[in-house]
Amino acid sequence: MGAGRPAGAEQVRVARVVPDVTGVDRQFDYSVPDELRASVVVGSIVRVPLQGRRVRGWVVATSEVPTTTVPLRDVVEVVSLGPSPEVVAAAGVAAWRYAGRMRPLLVAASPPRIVRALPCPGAGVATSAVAPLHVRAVVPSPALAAAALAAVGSHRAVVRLPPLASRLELVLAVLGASARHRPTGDALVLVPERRDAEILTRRLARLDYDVALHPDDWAGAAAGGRVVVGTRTAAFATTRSLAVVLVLDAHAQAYVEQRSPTWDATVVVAERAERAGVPCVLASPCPTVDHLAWGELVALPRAVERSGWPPVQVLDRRGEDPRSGLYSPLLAPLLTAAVDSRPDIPAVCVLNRTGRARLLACGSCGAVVACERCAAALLQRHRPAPGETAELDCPRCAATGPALCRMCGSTRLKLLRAGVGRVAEELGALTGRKVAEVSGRPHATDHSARGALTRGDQAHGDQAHGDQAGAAVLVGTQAVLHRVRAASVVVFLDLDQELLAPRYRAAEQALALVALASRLVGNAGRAAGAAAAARVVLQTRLPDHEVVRAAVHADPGIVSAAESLRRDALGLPPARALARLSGPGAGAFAEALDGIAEIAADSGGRFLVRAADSAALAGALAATGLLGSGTRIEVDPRDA
DNA sequence: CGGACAAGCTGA
DNA sequence: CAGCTTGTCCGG
Repeated sequence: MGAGRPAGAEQVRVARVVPDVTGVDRQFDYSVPDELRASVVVGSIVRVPLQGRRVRGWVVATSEVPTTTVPLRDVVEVVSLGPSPEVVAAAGVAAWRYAGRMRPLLVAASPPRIVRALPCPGAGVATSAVAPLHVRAVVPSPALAAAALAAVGSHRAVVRLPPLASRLELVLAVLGASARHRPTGDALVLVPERRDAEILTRRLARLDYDVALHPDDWAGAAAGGRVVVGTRTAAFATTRSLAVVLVLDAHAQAYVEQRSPTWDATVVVAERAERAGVPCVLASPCPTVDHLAWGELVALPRAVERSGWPPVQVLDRRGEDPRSGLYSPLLAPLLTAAVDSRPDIPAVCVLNRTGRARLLACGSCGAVVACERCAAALLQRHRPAPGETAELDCPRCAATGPALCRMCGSTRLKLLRAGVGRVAEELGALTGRKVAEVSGRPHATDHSARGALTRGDQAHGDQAHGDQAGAAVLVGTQAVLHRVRAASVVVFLDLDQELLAPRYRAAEQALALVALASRLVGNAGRAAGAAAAARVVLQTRLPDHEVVRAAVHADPGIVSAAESLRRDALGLPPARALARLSGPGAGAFAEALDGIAEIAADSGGRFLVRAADSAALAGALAATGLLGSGTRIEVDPRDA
């Protein structure tokens, strides 16, 4: 914009500004004093007067003519360089699509500290092509190189990269393929977690690429000539000249912002790539049907994909007595064998139930122990410390009370549904090994058979918390899969809970967990060098479920095919677009949508809105004129 | 968000 | 009716 216009000429008079103030979802015009004309551009972070205060804000448009008759106040100063016009536009598109405010998106797009000038540009995606041979230690396999070429050629590609395949090799292959077409541009590479970003940045730097880790090196990315690596917010990274976008583990939930606007980084980068006319490649061991509906599937040759998944063993529990609980007779021997074969890394058990007990019944009168106030089932969070009395908590109304039957007062309670705490205790007894509990919060407790607090070596797990270090077996919610880097075995104690979860993405999410587990046991194999019995074990009463078959046959297409049919039949994404309304104004909002979009009451006073596609959905939500009036809107709700 | 201002409640 | 809380509106 305005390229080549000499500074000082008649140009920008008016700057349209989004203030950096929560709750003000509006844009205001300011006049630009002569001395700031050169530096006030779209994206600039400025200081402006607003209601007697001076606040920061982003310039989102510039013009010669004000859009109001109100007398304008002056921009006070330019604070920092900010997102490029291209990124501001992407934020605008996302704010519309996700029916949310601009501010959170502009925050994501902005440098974490003030940037007054950009460093020198780097060499861009082509660096490795001219790097000396000795640093080119990593060479993509022919299968990955071919897949990358196909993906970059198709512009909207979904590469199905099995869990044991090297993501670094795919990055190099995509950079190489891209450099053939655009030798000088910037590459944008997204990964789900901060740790992944740091590791990838280090590895690429070691291979002589100019890398910018977003948002730390925001300025480096903006200067251009870099491979920009980052997590979700890097979808809004400012680059100089985008050449290619690659998203690793594109199925990951981490790409979706949980606060409103609930923007999805894969959607944002796809949109940016489209506008820039450059390829966007989404890679995942288990692509979602949403992604498959967007782009062309690039699968590796069957044999390559097959060898990219570890052995998956199914413990079919249909024939077993339901009272045998979570433990197949094969489980304990299987765990001890895994521990013995690889004492250096943990065996991992996954059960997505926090706390110690999720459901209790009275041992005397048989009634379920429920809250007197709100009737929700009470749960036990922790085992009582010695000398302490056990407590039960209500998950709904947060009431707390002693562990006794609310009907007859008996203290003899039966455990109907165990959580990870109890399972850790039981597995300690069953295997005779040191077992530790891992859940989202760092609250690990020791449940070793001895109960002794033996300090273990810190050989595995980067930052294993106290008790976890040295535990032979880790029991946890799915958080445990993010906490360790390698496992001798990963057992899903109750896969059916994932398969049958009342969320429309349950099957995809279950397969994603299996894929993550697969990577952990894959890392075990690599570390040992030997072919240990590292594998994934699925305890299930649904051995024919498509997720189980997909894992066993290393063919995620089995899930995609079934899922796609189901979504079409039920009118769920990607066949249609969904949003969920919640909060105090949800009812009124839903009423305002009557006749514009399809509405259904959801649980807990929430509403589901359905429209033909995301554009129609955004249009309908905006047409109410109620955006920003207190109703929380989740577009593409992940857990609906 | 946070200031301005209006409407509503309290105590003398 | 001053003095205070609570609510609503608005910002260039």
